[in-house]
Amino acid sequence: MSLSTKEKILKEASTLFSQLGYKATSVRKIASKVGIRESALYNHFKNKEEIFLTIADEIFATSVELDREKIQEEAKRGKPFLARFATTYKLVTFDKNSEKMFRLLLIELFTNEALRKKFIQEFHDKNIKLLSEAFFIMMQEGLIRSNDPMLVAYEFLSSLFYIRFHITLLRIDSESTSHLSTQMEKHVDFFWEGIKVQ
Amino acid sequence: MSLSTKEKILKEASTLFSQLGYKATSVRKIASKVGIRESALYNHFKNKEEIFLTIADEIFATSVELDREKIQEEAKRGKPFLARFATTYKLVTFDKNSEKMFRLLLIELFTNEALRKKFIQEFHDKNIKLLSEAFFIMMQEGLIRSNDPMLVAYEFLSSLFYIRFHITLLRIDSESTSHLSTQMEKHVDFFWEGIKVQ
DNA sequence: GTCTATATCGCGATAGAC
DNA sequence: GTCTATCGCGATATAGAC
Repeated sequence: MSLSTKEKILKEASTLFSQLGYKATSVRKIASKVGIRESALYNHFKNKEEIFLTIADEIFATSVELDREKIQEEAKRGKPFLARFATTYKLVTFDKNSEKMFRLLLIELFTNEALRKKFIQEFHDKNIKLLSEAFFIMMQEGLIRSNDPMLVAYEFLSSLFYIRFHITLLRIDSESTSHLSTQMEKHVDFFWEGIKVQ
Repeated sequence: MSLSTKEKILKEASTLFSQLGYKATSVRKIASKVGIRESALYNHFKNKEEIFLTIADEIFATSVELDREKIQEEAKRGKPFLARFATTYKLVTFDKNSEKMFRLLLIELFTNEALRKKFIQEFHDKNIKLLSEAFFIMMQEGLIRSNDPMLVAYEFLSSLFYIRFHITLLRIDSESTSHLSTQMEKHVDFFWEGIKVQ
């Protein structure tokens, strides 16, 4: 099935933005990749910024939603919950489109305040909230040692993010990430050994 | 004491690069901040890229060097070594110039291959090497549970990096980082509890 | 909805006077 | 080592024909 011109523009633009950044991605380059003139592009979008904002809105659309009930259910089992969380995180990390969007996010993160706010909300706050609720339950169940659930969540999340960041960097240069392919699982094992009740 | 024109250029340029990125920082803006014309700037640097490369070379100059002997000595004591490492990491995180350089690094990381290579070398590989040697010694001394030293190092480093990354983001928007001011110390405490021999 | 043509601007960089 | 003046380029964006 073929894409509409508008969809083609978004596809090519997101690739270019994620490789070059906003400023270095010219309307010319986008139009050229799509196979139309710059002027034709303005029939679909008001200007360059509107193209970027349309894409930026999609970045956070893929974020995983888990309903409260399911979390409370799964958290009681302890380690399997963490394993499932890490697996989801890993899937997103290696998903081609998510990877592109993550790159685009990071590349503009330091020059775009709106993206920063959204990033902290969606990639940090949301995950910390979800995880600390789960760790709180695990503490109540006597599965893990008592501690500040927020701290434990922060510690758990930080490694996953670092691995994703590391993998993202390596993949830009098409370098091997095989030594990191099981790092998230190793993280869960290591982490669980550190917090579980002996 | 006053700076030479060349030093002023580097100072203003590094600030602009760290705020806007390479592409969006124009020679005009740099010259304007310094208080000279663009053309006068070319008496000090061949072109814009030479300015950037001069600054980029300084980014990694601040990286902490610890000699082998000292590490082996300190690692035997276990937790104090980790505390010292974290304190150093924290000092760099909150140092004004290091912060600027870190921002400049991150802002260009995804569009500059040379910076990526250097980043992985200096911020990851070097630290992992140092830390895994220390963890290996701690295992030999029977202070911590046996495990892959590289994995333990990766886990320890990842949280520190995440905290630094988080703080850097917040500080761009002049937001409070007080809730993160002791996060590195908390990380050491939490981590040590997880790995120490009971 | 696409094209050609064009307006307008800011960019990096250079020539030459002082 | 600074200035004024200027070049050539590529950028975003618009007007109007098809």
